[in-house]
Amino acid sequence: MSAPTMLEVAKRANVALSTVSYALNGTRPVSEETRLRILQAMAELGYQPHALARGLASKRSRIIALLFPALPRGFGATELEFVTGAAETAQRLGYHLVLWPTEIHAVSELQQLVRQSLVDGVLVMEVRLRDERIELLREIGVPFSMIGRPANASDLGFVDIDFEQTTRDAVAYLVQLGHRQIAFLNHSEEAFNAGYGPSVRAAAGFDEAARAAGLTPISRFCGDTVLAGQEVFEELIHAHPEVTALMTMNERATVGVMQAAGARGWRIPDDLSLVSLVSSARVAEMTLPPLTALTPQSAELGRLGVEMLIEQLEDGRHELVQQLLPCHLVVRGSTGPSPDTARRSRPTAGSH
Amino acid sequence: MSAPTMLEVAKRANVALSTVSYALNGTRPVSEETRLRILQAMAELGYQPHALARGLASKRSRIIALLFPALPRGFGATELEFVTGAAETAQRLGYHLVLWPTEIHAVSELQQLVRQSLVDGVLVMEVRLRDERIELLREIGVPFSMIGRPANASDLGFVDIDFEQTTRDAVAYLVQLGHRQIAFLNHSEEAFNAGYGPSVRAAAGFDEAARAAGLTPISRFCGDTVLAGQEVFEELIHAHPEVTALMTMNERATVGVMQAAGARGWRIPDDLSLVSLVSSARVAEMTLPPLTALTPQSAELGRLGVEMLIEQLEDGRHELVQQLLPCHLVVRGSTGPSPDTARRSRPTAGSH
DNA sequence: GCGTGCCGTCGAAGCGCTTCGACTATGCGC
DNA sequence: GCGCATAGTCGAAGCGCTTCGACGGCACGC
Repeated sequence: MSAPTMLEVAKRANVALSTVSYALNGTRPVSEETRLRILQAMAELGYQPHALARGLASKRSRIIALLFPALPRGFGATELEFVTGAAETAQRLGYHLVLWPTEIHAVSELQQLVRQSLVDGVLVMEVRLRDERIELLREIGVPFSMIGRPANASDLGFVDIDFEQTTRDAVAYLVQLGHRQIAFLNHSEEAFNAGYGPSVRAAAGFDEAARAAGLTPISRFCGDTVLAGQEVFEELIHAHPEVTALMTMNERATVGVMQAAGARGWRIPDDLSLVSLVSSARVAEMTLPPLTALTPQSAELGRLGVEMLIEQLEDGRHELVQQLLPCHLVVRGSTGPSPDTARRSRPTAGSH
Repeated sequence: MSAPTMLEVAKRANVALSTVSYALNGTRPVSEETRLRILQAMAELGYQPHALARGLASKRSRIIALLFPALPRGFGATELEFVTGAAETAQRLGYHLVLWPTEIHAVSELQQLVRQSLVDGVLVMEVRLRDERIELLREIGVPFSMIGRPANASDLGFVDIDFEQTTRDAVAYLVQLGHRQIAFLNHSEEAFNAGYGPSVRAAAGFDEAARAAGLTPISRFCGDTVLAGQEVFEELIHAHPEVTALMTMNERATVGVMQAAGARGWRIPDDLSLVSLVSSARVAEMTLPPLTALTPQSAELGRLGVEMLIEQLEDGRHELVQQLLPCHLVVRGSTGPSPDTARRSRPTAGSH
């Protein structure tokens, strides 16, 4: 009643055990005739190769690990889609994907996991600009690829969201709507200082894009809470009342901004345009008005990360792939033409 | 330079290979003295047991699979938390968790995966009332546990959200606020007819709870889109203008309801109270006003599911665990005392 | 006509571990 | 003082597969 082994298949097909293996893997030539006989025997027995035995003998487990830090700033729909994209791709390519949730600094734990030689390679997500995990992985010499990238990734393979391009796109879109005073609400200062890639790169991208458009970049850090969004918005508008458009990276803070704007009697998008950067459709559609957003191709990132890793595993020596994926602009209700800011102080003088 | 094996540890500690194994697993008694010697040798060599070899020899891989259908009605924060909860628990108990994304009907694929004897057990999520996967798993005889449960789960172990209790809690809360006309917005009719557990059980729970409170249950199916939410709300209010409170199971539809109510000039919670069932804090805080919600203990469900499965694996024969977890009521801004519905038609006669 | 090479196949040696049977040394009861 | 259980250890036999070396046969060249 227990699972059939390769030996049973071999007997049934009247060949040697090794011939079955060759037929299965194509490692050595097998005549068409015996190959068919073997295949039939397999089908009749419902044979499936034993993954562990195969892995032990071949020193290739066909298992890869997805390494993700325990709730960095709260996992969202973006990350989830990414995980499922990775899992589906792994499965499609005949691999298994195991989940390794680890604290970003618990490097010794990671080391233990790797040394169990359960996995052929590791896919790291939420990579920091300085990331101990990356350093450890290269030291150990285990193949890996990344979603995101550390500061010095010149000799590493990765895929990442193109934050520079994303901010550039957002600025261009707003400029095209006539906005000249555009502000950027980044993640928290702590995240930025900790070298959180999206925060650092988007900030750089925004400054550059704004300057290139002849605008003065205005930006603020902001914690990922509704309250922080309200407070920072108030401070920002006090300091820069001329601002007509806001780009945010931080979904809860975005809600805070909308509330604070509403409390002032400002309407969105009539009095203020809002673009949510790197945020999933799922979230962008929850607000009123729904948010114009730049949505990352999360599943695609997961897919590419896995493909890159597996390619590296199969080809032995890998060519370096470094790929940046832009976000897609989806226009919803939170953006509109630049308002006449002078009129904004009279809340009820609207255009209804 | 390659990983040290048990044989090297044995040599260094001057014992037989098997003694090292006994010391490591506690399978047979080993004197304290040699045990320490072996432990030291392991530490010096940085030894980690080879997971595949161990699995092959012991016929226990210490790997479990998480089986989830490819985006049933769109994965959300709830499901993600669940996955991470499961992964963390598995790791804590010394297991690996592999992700098996499968179409719900690709049962043969599932069979292939199981037959590879890579995993000791399977954790199934998003279980339908009639679920082929469950039938297949019991047929194959692989140990498994479930999040959610099929119609006939009398002899199976599971954990699930207590939808009956959740609806009961929501009704009780609204009744306590003085509401007497409470409506329930379910998932779509298709989901209900397909035997989607949450939909079916919540519907039953709502009817029962409403009747028990002496109310007439009013309910509607509603697709998971903003538009559907608007339309169904309009129809509902037309048919039952006396309704003062609405319980929803469907986050996008909830947004639609809020918009439609706003368009009528109704304010939330002054003119209408809204309770979002089984929805995560992450989402409930995105709207304006934020939603009073019954939030599932997702991470807890994941944890319990894994623990249940592993217990079953280690104890050999398992005692049946069937556990229902209630949702937590979190009161936010979308609920308030029952309004005087007669006044509701005069939109601007508010109480500001 | 005999080497040369390749195709197709076989048997056997592991991969790194668990586990079984066997063996010695010790402690205990009576 | 003898039998008998038990602690502590060893060696060897696998777990189900991959892979290596070997070997028979057949086609080819010259």
